[in-house]
Amino acid sequence: MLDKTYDAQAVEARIYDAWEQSGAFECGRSDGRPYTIVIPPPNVTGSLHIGHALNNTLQDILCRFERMRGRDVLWQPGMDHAGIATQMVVERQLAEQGIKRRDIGRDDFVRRVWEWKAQSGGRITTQLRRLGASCDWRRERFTMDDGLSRAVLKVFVRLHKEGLIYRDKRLVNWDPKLRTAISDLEVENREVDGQLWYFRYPLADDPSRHVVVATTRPETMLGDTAVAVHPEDERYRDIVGRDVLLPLADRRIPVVADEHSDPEKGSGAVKITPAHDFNDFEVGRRHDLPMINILDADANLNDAVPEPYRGLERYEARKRVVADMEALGLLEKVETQRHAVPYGDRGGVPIEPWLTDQWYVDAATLARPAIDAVERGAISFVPRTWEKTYFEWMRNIEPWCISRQLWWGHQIPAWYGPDGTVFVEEDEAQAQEAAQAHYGRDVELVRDEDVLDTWFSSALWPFSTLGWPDRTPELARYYKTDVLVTGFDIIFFWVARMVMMGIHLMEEVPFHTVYVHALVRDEKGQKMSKSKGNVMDPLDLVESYGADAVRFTLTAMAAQGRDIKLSEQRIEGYRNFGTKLWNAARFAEMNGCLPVAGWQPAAATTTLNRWIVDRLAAVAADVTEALEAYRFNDAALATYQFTWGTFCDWYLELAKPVLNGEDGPEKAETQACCAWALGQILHLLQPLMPFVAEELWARLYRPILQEEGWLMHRAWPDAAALPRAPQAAAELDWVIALIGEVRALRAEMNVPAAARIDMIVNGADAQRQDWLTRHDEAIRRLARLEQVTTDGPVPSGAAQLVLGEVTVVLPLANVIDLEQEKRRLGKQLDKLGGDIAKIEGKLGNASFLSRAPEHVVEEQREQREQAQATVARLRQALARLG
RNA sequence: GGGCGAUUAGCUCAGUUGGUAGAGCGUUCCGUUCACAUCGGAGAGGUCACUGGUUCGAGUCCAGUAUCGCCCACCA
Repeated sequence: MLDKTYDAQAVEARIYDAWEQSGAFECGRSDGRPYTIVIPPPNVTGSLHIGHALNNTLQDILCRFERMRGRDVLWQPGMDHAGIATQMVVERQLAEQGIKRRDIGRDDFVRRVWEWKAQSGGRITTQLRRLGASCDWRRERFTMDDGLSRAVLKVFVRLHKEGLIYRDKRLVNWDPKLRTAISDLEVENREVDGQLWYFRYPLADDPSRHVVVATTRPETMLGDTAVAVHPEDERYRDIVGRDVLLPLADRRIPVVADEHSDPEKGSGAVKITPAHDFNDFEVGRRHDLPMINILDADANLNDAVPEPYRGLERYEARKRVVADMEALGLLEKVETQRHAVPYGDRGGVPIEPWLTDQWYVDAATLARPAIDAVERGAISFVPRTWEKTYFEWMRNIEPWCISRQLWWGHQIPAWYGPDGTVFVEEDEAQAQEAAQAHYGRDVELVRDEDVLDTWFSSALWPFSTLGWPDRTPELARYYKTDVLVTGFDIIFFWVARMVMMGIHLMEEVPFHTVYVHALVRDEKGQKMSKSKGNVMDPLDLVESYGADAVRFTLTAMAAQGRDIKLSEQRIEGYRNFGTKLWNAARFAEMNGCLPVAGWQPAAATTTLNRWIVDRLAAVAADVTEALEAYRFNDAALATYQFTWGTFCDWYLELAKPVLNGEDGPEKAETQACCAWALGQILHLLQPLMPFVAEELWARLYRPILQEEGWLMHRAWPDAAALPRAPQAAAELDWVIALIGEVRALRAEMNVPAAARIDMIVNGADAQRQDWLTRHDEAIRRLARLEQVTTDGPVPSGAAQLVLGEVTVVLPLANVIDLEQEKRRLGKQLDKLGGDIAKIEGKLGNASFLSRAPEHVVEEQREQREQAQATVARLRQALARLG
């Protein structure tokens, strides 16, 4: 016998272990078409946050759904080595012991990162298990493991030989805290209150005149190599081509005319620092200006600046420059201004545009077929609106800077000869060979120190995890994958790059569908992130309410294209739903509603049983359709409402008289049907609330059916194969409406809940009389009635209600307030009168009649008739009150 | 500055092809009926942000306005 309440904590861990140990999640069944999802690999440093919980719940739902539909499901798990994040974690740990990365050297450091990974990395995979994720853990991969590293090298070498990877010296986003380049995507612009300084630059040949330039970054003036004005700016026309004397540095720099200069901004003249500003870099190229790099890797001023400034930290230098300019009388004014400052998203300090040699991917070339794939529908986004975002970014894509000055990551397979010639090969031996061929002798080669952007290896994830570059059977079977489930925040970082790499290297898109789910935000609508410290811990919620409840909540809230704000109350509600289901099962168990092997729903004969089969067919169809369309919230809502609102509230209640009654064929059928229906509910719920569904199946079904195996491997309900029963549905709808009306009337009349009263039903036709007889006991029980009769006289002081063609009379002689009852009926008449007037307005409208579709017009006519009939009966009822 | 999205019940949110608004929670009233008080029954509560348009008919389509949010660009 089941306990009174369901103990999720006790059950969930046990079931998960049993699933995993029995190989329940493993791919490879040969009798089904493959269905593949690759997990967005969480960072090895990561722990499960609410966004992961949502992301993986949705993937798990799809996998479990398709598994039950007979597909050979591979949910490919794994983790990302998360270059910067992981290096930071280990560096921080070392710092606690007073050790600096550079003190111990690269090899030792990398060894310690691996040690860290072995000890404390990958906690998230345990947490995903706690959530119920049905990944094939045998196949877990790590972006730094041997196979994937080999794939990375292979791709790098190939793209290099194809000219799609190249080395270039240009401005990059430099994170001076982490001392590495980062990509455009890793830069986060923050609005800050800053100041705008107006400096006077004297003309070289006429120091009495000066040009005023405005800047938010005074320290960079030491690297200025020009002043630009707009070619059509009259104010400055006469000084174009002349020189100004750059103060503090005492250098002559030219005034150039360039469209970049905006006469509306600042003074209209702008200082040009080609080595430290992306726009100025372009201006510098156009005018062939020198580029003076004034910063070192820590963003301190270097030896290119005059002596007093050398070695100063960049913000110290700013103060000094401003003070010195002011002392020289060259500071015209200072304004405060709010402006954006680019920060590194990991390091958290302002980045510097810095001139360095880096490796780049020619993203524009790779993007073309990737754009095409979405345009021609080989890949579609759900919801579709994200395709715009994708196109927008892809069509304006910039070269992707992939080198990072870190130690943790895939070291770039490039070796330099003595004269700087670069040899890109998969290993040193091949590089040597290439060098030999080039130089005609053995030379000393030095390997590039840099590692690759983490996202470079993630871009290969859909095929590298399947064994590429080897032609493995798994690669042949499971690529391309089916659906990629992700948040929109990594469409650029990851999705776009997987598409580019997949098409280029596999000659096939990596997936046909990208499902973009909402982002879970905090109460302020901010994106949750570790750096902001506003993360929620879903594991606490799992501890309190169970994984099923957390999963179901996220699913119910996963409407397309919306942000999710999670509320704990909601989770509590769905925890209660689990309890409700549990108790319904307990009721079934107590009433002998045990599964009957081979029982077919077509065998149902009573209206009640035929009705629940009919309803089940409808909900199974709804849930299936919703999941096929990725409308997860609809799937959750439909199962919830059916289970609670239809099965528990009505089917079980209406079945009680039968189940409490004499043994016989009707009872036996109802017991079997009830068990069957509950079993179907468990099937429908399995993807959403897998633990409680599996537990109930194991406790109540498996032993009796004597079938081995898990619920999660059973066949998904086939809605189309279930018999429908519209007549039974009409009958039960009426009975339910009748009970509802009586209950409402009782409440309104303040009839004590325990009081059993009589009911007279007038005007019922033979069919309805039949229905009343058939469900007599249930109606009396649920509406708390003593006796139900038909076609009786209306006693004085009776409450009356009209339900379609029948008038229901509740004799309440001593309870009822005659005037109140008159008012009540009058109010109903008023409302109906209003409805009728509205309908007649429509039906009296010639263009409505001629233009609205026939069925809409007909519907209106029927509604009018019904309302009019009800009005007539209400009037009679009113008349009877005297 | 460019783009996207949101605005529906006290709160959090659904509402797929246009046909007189729904859920959960909260709230009010009633309830110790033998599955469940993590429950049962009943109710109150919305001029669907605003303005205009298309249409027989608009929460739903179009345009504009307001407010909020996000993404991209912008260190004069």
